[in-house]
Amino acid sequence: MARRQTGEESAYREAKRAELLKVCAELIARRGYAATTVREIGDAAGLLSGSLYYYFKSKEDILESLVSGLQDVLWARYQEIVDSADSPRVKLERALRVSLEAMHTHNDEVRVYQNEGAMLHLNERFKPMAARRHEFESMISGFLVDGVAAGEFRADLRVQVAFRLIRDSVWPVVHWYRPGGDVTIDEVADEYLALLFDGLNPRSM
Amino acid sequence: MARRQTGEESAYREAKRAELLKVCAELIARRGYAATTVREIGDAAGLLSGSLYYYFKSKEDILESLVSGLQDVLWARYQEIVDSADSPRVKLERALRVSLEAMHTHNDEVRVYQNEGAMLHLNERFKPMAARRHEFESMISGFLVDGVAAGEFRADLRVQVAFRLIRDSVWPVVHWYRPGGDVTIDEVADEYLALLFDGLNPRSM
DNA sequence: GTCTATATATTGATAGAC
DNA sequence: GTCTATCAATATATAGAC
Repeated sequence: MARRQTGEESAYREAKRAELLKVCAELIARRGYAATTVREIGDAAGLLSGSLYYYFKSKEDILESLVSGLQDVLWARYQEIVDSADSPRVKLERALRVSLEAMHTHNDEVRVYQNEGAMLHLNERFKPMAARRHEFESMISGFLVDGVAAGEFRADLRVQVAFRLIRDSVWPVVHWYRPGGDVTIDEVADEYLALLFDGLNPRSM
Repeated sequence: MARRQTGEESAYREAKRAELLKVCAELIARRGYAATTVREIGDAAGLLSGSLYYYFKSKEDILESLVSGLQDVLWARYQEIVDSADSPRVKLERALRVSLEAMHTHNDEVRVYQNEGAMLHLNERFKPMAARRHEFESMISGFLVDGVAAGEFRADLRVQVAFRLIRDSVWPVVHWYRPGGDVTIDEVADEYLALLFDGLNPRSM
């Protein structure tokens, strides 16, 4: 039973750490990583700044936990889609819906992931997380290439440019979507997918 | 002639100030406003940090000059388009091309404008610049409403959502477009406009 | 105009008491 | 686990010599 004690303490620590991470996510999402001080985080969490170092090794450690935690969840769902038997167009649609849903379920974390993209590329420590961005590109581009081959997309599609438009139109949604607002994330997804597939033009030209 | 002297000194000052702003734009675009120190700016410009305060009142003054300078150029061109006799669809196309061209001619400044959007909204000092973002929204939304009325766009278009997709797909281009790279900004504009108007679908369904 | 020198504040982080 | 107290580094900004 004495052994057990260690495990239980560690469980509390993990729970509190997760709780603190939510506070960090909200602050860093709103004010930016560089502009958020560890003192502000302590204030918001009801702790003194020094106490945070019982849970985190450093400020960078906090950012790493936030981003890699989100990526773990997201990339697992992407893998399910890649492994499925759906058509390329359906896979693309599902991947974009999963991404948009994360803006509802993990709003702060996605905002951090988006806002601190530059830092993720500049800082050597965050290389693994930056690398995963390339996996996202490979996945989406693969769907586009396969979709063109299957006749589901325009034959003259420039995949590299199309990928960038898709990526850049979907992720910034997190900057204006607010959970509990007057438009649901499913409505956003419906409208965005309609526009990406059909465009602005009238359907019968 | 003694009076003239003041004007000439002031002219030199303005020229050097503009030169320093280019250095600031490059640094702040690459490393972010909060993470860029005045010492780094001084080093990059060949001055000591203290000397910068002969040209700028504060670090915030630098950011304000960068952003409002860009906006002055851009919004003047937007006004020409609004005042023109073109159709809504052509106005939309022209406005997006002007925005994309700025990523070629004022790449660093547009990156700063994009990256520091959150700070522009949080800091009271930058309110006027944040307000101009709403003017951009009004303009583009106006084109969309008029275009739907004129039958140039789908009748069931949800203007608010369409605006956001357009805005979010166009401005992030600055994060990957590089002047002098293997794709010109005109090529990007052609591809993006084709996708926005026609979508991913094959043209003959 | 640019420098030297420095004021003043704030930062991330640590050591040890409780 | 959290606090007190504080370190060392770094930040923006200023005053006055040159």
